[in-house]
Amino acid sequence: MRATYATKPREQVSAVLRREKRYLSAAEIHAILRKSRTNVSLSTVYRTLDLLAGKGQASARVDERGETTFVVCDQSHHHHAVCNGCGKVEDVSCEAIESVAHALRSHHGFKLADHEMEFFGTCGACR
Amino acid sequence: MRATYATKPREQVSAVLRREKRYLSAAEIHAILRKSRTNVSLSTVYRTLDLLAGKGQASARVDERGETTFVVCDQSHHHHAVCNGCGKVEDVSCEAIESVAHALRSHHGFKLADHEMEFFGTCGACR
DNA sequence: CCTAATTTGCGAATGATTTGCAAAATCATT
DNA sequence: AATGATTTTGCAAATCATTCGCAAATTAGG
Ligand SMILES: [Zn+2]
Ligand SMILES: [Zn+2]
Ligand SMILES: [Zn+2]
Ligand SMILES: [Zn+2]
Repeated sequence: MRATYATKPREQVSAVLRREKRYLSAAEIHAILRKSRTNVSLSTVYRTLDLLAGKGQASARVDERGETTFVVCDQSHHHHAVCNGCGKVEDVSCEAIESVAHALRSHHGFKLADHEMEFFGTCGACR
Repeated sequence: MRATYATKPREQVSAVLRREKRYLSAAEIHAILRKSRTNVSLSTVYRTLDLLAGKGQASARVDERGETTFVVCDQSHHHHAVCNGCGKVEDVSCEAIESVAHALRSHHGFKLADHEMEFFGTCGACR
């Protein structure tokens, strides 16, 4: 049974994610940490992100340039609204899926098991 | 004005996509072509996929292993239902988004501009 | 056919992510 | 706070998908 140590580097990486609340790549997090004279190796940033994603405390998405980016989020099923202006991500509860599930079943004979949704737009602060 | 030639390799790549109707990586397409003694270089497969995606004739998604995969689809706005059994992808028209847009605006002050949805489940043939 | 424009194939370069391993840090116990 | 087992870190090297450069091959049009 693998124990998990609470280490300084891990705390520093998740602190960045909690503070920024937007999708960040490993390289971006690494750069942010360096700027505040906090030295965490890029490898450790990668490993910590995998760890957080594995525990469901972070969610990953591949951006348009092909880099994997991460954002903090809670474990429960939900979706993300990403602001095109500031990049901030808000958790959105899952509604209006029932009707889609129904349509999928009746129109396509498709039994829905899982789904993913992402929203893009402008947040309140950016308007 | 860049003309676009209709070449044999391009036709062979899109033929595979049209026939399979499921998400395929460049490497998988390349392997499928080799198996039928059709030699198209991996570079050309990549270039053709970019071309098709650019024209909106194919849609890309990054799979769990980090590989970019492509499937044929029409240009109009729609979403995909992917079968967990056979991998086949069906186009699904976009419904039930209005209510989500409303909720986003009223609950989060978020003005929806764009969205992406993906569905996973079991297709009619696989049940 | 001829020529110009475009595409192909190959191998080399790129760039993000992973991995191996010795040294450093963490944790539970004396 | 010293000990020792366990886990993590940092670094550099390895991986692996994707991109690029360029000469040779293919296509389109006359
Ligand atoms: Zn914003
Ligand atoms: Zn949902
Ligand atoms: Zn199926
Ligand atoms: Zn839609």
